[in-house]
Amino acid sequence: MSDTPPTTPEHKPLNFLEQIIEADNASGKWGVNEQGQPKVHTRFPPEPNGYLHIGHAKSICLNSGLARKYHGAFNLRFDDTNPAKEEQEYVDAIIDDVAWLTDNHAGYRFGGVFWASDYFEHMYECAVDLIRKGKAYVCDLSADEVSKRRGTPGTPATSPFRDRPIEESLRLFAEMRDGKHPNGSRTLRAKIDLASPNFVLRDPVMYRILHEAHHNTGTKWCIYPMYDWAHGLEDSLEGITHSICTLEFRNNRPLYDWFIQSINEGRSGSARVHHPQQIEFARLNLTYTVMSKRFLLNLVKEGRVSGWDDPRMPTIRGLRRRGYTARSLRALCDDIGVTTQESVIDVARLENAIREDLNATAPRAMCVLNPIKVVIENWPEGKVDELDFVINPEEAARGGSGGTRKVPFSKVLYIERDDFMENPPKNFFRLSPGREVRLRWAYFITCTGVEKDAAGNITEIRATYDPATRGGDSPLGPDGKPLKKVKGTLHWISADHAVKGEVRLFDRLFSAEEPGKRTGNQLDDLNPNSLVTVQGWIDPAIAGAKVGGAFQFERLGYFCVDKDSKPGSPVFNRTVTLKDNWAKESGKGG
RNA sequence: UGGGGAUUGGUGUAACGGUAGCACGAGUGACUCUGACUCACUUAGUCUAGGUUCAAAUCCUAGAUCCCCAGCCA
Repeated sequence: MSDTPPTTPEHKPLNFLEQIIEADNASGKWGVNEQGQPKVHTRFPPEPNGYLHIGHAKSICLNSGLARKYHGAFNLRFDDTNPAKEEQEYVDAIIDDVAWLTDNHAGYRFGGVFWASDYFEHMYECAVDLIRKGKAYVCDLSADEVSKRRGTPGTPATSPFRDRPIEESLRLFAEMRDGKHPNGSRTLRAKIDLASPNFVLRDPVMYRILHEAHHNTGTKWCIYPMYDWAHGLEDSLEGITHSICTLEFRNNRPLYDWFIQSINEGRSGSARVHHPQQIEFARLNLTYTVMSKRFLLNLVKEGRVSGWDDPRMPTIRGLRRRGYTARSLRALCDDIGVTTQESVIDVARLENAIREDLNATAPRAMCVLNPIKVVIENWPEGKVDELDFVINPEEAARGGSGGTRKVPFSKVLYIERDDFMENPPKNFFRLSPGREVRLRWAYFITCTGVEKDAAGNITEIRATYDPATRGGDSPLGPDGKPLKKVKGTLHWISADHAVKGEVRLFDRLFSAEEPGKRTGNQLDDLNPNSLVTVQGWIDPAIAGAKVGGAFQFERLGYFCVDKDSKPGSPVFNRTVTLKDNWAKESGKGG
């Protein structure tokens, strides 16, 4: 047996999280799992108060990816500690999105779905423990008063209830749980340091009173734990090793540690709780994109988009409907890396990721979006030729067959209006009077003239075809070389065979790289042309493709079948255009 | 104003005292039955000022800029 390891195409340097994990694994910091491998356990802890977006995708890919790489486990855990903002609708969508993004957990151990609300009883007991230790107290200050007494960097906060007897806090806390006190009347606060320069440590609130039904626990509770108190305990209970969160929680880390240490104080052996390590990373930002949940919610509420899954939305559902694959999103996250420095990723990277994926995988088809009629003068009336169309030339280029299917060719065709110019510039190598071009996989045609209406608009192009070029290849000369070459190859569709469908041409939702920078209002930068709906003349072979099916419409871009499709009237979404150097060049020239 | 962080080409990311590299973008060219893909070449960087060292993106000192924190949100 050979010892040669499988060849790794490239040696990618470890990111800072991988370095931490490998150091931990080497030192045995977290022990081993049932398989005897060093323990690595991550989680994604969303609050179910909105839909997931591409920023969350980074966290999901990161956490699940680390679990996969190090043979660990990954939990989806709902941080459902605030019933006032959370809804079942979001829970369902999040579960679905995470499963989709992580490819249904393939290749690593999926810990499952967990709920912070399942731990409420445990959290309560721990809170009582802290009160008994003199590390927490019931405070009767209103939210307003707490805010006023918060102090400044130089002056400490104050609370007249800080030295309340333990027994009294115990009794009051039990009463709070029993519903004897109204919303906002009291809180349980950790007794840490009212003078700390880190405001997070100025006796933070652990519990607030909220007489509100919870989507999971119903009316069982009327006190709910705050994030800082709850989160570390959730991680602890689930055996999370690396609790990865975003940068703004850096100030909270001392508190995360304080809570767990305080619980463990005076405990030994199995009474001690597990102490995970919080590590912060920089969230994802994208140019031309707004990631704020609140803002996205408003777009939906105000009807500026069709819903959370509008293909222009940066939500996972939106991207999915737009035609983005989970694989492309994972590839992007892998590509951009992870660090502790804030950054803004060019949205072109996202577009690049899906192009790369679909270029390799998407079947090709022809579709004309802005048609002009071409009549082949020397083609017999009524005759139809069935030509071989290569389904995936990329696969063919990689040594596969690529596959073929038949496309019908007839006397009257459509091509794109943009592919014809009556008086072309020298670098235009598409169709114009007297010029010969190839129709993809079909024939060479030569333009013989145009028909115009009274206003001078071209209504029809006249052309002749060369029978010797069937299939799109020039006949070969005695030297084995093509007898003639054409510079242009156009996509086309047979007028009689085309299926009419709706094609939605999406562009970026915002027209500014940094929405809102100009005026302070992000809405001012909404792109009025982010959706243009046109009628497309579609290849009959794909007109009935199933929802979600992805295609490259040759020379136009990648498209997928939208869920709004009805039998006989398909709807296609443009996922992304192909790169177009001609548009760049011709646009630049004026 | 106090505390906590971050600064490497246009963008993102490597280097862990020893040749500043990679990717994306941009530009040029080749190839081409998609003006796509692919390939080749080019472009451009260590926040500033001092210091330590044979040697500094890396260590030290001082400064600059940006981000986060004074919710009973997460």
